[in-house]
Amino acid sequence: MPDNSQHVDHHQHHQTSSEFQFSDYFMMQDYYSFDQDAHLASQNTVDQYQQNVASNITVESNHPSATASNMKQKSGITKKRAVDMGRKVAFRTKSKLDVMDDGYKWRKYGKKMVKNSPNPRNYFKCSSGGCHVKKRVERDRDDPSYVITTYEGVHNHESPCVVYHLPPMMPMGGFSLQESYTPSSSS
DNA sequence: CGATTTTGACCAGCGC
DNA sequence: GCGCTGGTCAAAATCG
Repeated sequence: MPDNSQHVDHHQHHQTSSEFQFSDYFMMQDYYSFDQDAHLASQNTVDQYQQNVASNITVESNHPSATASNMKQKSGITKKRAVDMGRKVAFRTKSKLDVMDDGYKWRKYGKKMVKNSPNPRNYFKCSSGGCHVKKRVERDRDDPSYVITTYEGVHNHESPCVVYHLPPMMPMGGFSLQESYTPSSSS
């Protein structure tokens, strides 16, 4: 809000949005806890743009075979729909800004104050049609310098700013990302 | 003018 | 059954 000069050229800096790439890998496991702890900044302060990322990543996903039975074992179990919420990705990033532009357009639809944190929690939704991805942004209550961004769902459309790889060149040499022998693939 | 943000109210699930 | 917390929606307000 302040005369931040310009929020323009958000991604124009095309800083290696490394953390975002992960998301693609996440939604395939049950529960991922990334503790890379990349506390490389410390003294850097640096520009708010160079916020360090990938400090802590937590991914929750519905088990492909376990159906329901979330982490809430207890005796009652179940309770929640077997497919309540599939992929849930939580990122812990160190940034002064509340939200970072990941290339998608988000529409804020709610703000709530959680008891465990003096900081409010923001709820975002993908403004793209057909894309019902939800994003939740909350500040760490212990380290206000950290923000916890939780993505829920998966984008079914490319980012509005498609400026990524996808070139016909794949210097992998050796392996192919796709299965060579796909038995009756789709069908 | 349209899209988006903002704030409050409403609702659902869980605990007791 | 009531209360609490968390999550979502909706109307109004604002920005571009």
